[in-house]
Amino acid sequence: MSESEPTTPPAPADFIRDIVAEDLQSGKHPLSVTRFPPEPNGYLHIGHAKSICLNFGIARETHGRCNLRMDDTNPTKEEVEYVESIQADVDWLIGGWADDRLGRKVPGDVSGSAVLPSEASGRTLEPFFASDYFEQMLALAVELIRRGKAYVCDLNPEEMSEYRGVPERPGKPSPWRERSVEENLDLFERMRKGEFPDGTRTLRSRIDMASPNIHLRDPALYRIRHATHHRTGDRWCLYPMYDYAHPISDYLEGITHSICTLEFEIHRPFYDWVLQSLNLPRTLPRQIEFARLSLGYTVMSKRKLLLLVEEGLVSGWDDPRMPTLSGLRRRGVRPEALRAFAAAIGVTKYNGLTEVSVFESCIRDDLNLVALRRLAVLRPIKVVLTNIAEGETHWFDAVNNPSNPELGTRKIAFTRELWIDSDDFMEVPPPKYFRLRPGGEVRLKYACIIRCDEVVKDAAGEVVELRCTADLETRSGGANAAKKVKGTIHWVSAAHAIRAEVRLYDRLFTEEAPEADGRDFKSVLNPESAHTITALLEPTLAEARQTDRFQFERVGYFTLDVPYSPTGVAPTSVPLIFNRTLGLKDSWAKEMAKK
RNA sequence: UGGCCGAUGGUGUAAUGGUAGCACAGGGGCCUUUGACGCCCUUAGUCAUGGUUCGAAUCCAUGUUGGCCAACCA
Repeated sequence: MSESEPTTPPAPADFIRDIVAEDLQSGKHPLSVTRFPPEPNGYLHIGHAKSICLNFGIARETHGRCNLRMDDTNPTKEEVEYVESIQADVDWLIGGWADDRLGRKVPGDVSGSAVLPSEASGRTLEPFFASDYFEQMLALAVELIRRGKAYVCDLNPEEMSEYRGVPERPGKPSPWRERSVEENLDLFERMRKGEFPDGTRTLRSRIDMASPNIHLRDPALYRIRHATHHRTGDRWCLYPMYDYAHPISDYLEGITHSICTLEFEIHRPFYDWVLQSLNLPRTLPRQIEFARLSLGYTVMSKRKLLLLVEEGLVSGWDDPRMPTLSGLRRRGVRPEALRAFAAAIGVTKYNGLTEVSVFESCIRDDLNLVALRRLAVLRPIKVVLTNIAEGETHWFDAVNNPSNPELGTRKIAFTRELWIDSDDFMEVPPPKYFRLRPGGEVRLKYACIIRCDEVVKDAAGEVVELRCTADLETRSGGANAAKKVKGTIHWVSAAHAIRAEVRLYDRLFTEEAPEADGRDFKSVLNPESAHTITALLEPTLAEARQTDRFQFERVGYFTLDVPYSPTGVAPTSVPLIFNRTLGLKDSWAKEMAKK
């Protein structure tokens, strides 16, 4: 028997997964059905990734289903651009992991029936839309009116707010609260037909104007909005509120566990009220709340991200500095890293601040295993090897990934003139500096040891060239290959190097909590968050593919820049621009910073 | 003179009345043709006070403290 099974990470455990497991075990539900219900009013971000990993993770672990649903009940805020980007981002995040548990539907079907990919049999599927249920929601609202649980209210928004009262004082009943069922039915029908202008009437639940929970003081069910909806066009002028639409949508889709963030905790009694008031035949879904993610050195609210985009503070939703999924993808973060991060931070009801270092550690762990090692010089200084003849070329083998030999090797050219990084030479170095110095020796990675004989400066005193000698006997397989020097640096052959634009990204904000104590988050934008340089790269990088991940040795992780494409079709060729995903850990720089 | 929900090392979490553990971060070391990776060691915690119990991070009470709630947003 084999003791060394491939290690699969243990399934995460948390209070929500416990509830689901219990409900499955008790037989309350034969199958778990969760859902991810974003409003299509912006791009998905890493906070959504936490929710996606939770909901699809549960579906995956319990062999259940997770529906993707656009929560599109407010026509004034929603756009198809967002619908499309959301689908693309979800596909990207769960692809190869939980995509077999993705519940979608046949276009045109408004029943709420889900189809898994394995059941599609050639049909194209689309996500669910809350707007598909408008007809059923309306019928149920009529039922609520018939039961005396809803009424048409003529109060305007200001009056309604006044009647609602404040948390510490009860509200007072609307003067329209006691209308007859017949009158309510008539008025509601006329609201639907468009007889009244926006803001003149609402359909309200009839619960308790004195409830200590303000969300139970007859909250609105429907409002009049003469607006064009991205999906239903001008068919409706009456739109359901989230609090009403959500429980119904969940019920129609057979959702068993409706997982949302903490701020909806106080809405839960109303969620239950809607469903219980309707005497529905099937087992009702249960709403469970967890703490949303807040991550250091970034902002998470769609409103703020939208502001950054609109004011041109970033290049777009997919700017590699953005915490959006499209931004992270363009930055070079892989879905694997996002999923590992979600597992690492867990799920609780505690509102904390997660340090970015946790996320960065997940990104590095993931990339370290897959990234192809390459040599790249970001800020070049010329090195001339005086004992190598012009035109003389040596080819050395370089491994693509030391932790995964299957990724093979490549040849790199070694010639008289090379580039090294300016960080790797100091004329007057501090103690413990292991790199090149006048008269000093250093190993060139994959090649041999060189000694710096002479420093050539220009008129301004800037170092322009290092004249060195190479000791070819110290190359791999050479007579003196075992010779040790303290430092090993990266380099490229000047005759072979290619030039490319390299974009160095850093955190978007200078403060860990940009929105702390009411300050304007835009005032703490990091002016150093993006730098563009021209780097000299080993020529194999010319063939970089979009899916490749690279580690420029001793520098960091990089990937080809591929902007988000609204068509969903990846461009076949992209210009040679590399984005820095993340730098390597640098304990030398840290040591220097301490001083 | 409101309601709801929280509180475990610096941070995020685990322990479901029975040894306070893990990860990240920090510190020290080993290894190294990446000052990376890896490996070893290490610092550091149950909000407070009472109570129940043989035994409490866990149950109860009180207090402290933080978050959320007064859109015809989601």
